[in-house]
Amino acid sequence: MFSKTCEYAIKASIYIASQSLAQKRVGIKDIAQAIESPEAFTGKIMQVLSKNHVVASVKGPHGGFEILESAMKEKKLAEVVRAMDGDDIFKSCGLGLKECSGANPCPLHNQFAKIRADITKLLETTTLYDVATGLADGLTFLKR
Amino acid sequence: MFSKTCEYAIKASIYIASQSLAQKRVGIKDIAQAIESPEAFTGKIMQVLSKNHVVASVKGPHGGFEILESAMKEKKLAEVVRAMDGDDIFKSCGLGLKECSGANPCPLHNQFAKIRADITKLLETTTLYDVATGLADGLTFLKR
DNA sequence: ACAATAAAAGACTTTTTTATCTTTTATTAA
DNA sequence: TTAATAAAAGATAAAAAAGTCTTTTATTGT
Ligand code: FES
Ligand code: FES
Repeated sequence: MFSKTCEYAIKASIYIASQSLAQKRVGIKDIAQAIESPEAFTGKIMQVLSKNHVVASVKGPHGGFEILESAMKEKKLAEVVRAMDGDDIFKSCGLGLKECSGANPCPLHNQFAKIRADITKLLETTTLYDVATGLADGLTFLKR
Repeated sequence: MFSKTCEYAIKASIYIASQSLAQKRVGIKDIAQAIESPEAFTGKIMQVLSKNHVVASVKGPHGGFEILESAMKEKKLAEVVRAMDGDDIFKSCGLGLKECSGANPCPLHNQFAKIRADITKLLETTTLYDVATGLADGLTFLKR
């Protein structure tokens, strides 16, 4: 479904958002521990998320990553996914045809287009705020 | 969604099924051409499909691959996917948690479980015969 | 100004996936 | 029984994804 990189990115974003709700800025070590990801690799991913303005980064002592509450209410999960994996998941053919189209449909096109639309809807409508609250409330988890 | 290997496997199986409907046994060269896959790699994939009894193989002159009509009416796409990618797509967490469970749900668990169930239903209910007919009738395609 | 902190950047390694090439085995038909 | 055909098997190779390590840059508090 998502690349490992993208999974880490989504989890990291949600974690940062939930900590930001409590006015806490978090560092890479903290993030890696919260989402069970390799620390150095997580750093690389944060660079991408930062460049794509999914998260804000602050260098130096007391630095780290954060997402303003106003921003996380706007950011859709789709933006995180696009930053890492591009928009393949939103538009490409389930059987790998060069392009997905009703004019040259693969044998799964009709059923698959429906599923892909559901995935798109989920990612395009869910904000980081939506998922961060569940985590902050202890209803959902990012590891195990 | 599926690995490249699995995409090729699904397309190859559908192609072989559609040719078998016309009593035609097909060779690797033919398959690779029909689904736009690398020939040698396709051979490797066919070995797996053959071992998993998705297709029947015949060596020597006039040999090749085929699927009996009775068999293709039983074979679900899920069996092809399992042979190549295992059952990850049917059971694993969308965010990569070690196991997907309602007891330790990731932030996307509820929505994702629904989508995964739709994918499972599609793959577990669609037979090779179902998709082979559309291809044989020129309604669906395996390349471009 | 300086030491400490933490992310950014760059170079590199490992692992997995995708793909190729060569040799062997089975089958067929002349 | 031999030549031709076609898949199976095995050994590599190339490319992409995942992960690590080192150096640099920015920021902060003393
Ligand atoms: S053509 Fe394959 S999903 Fe649309
Ligand atoms: S726990 Fe993530 S999908 Fe179920």
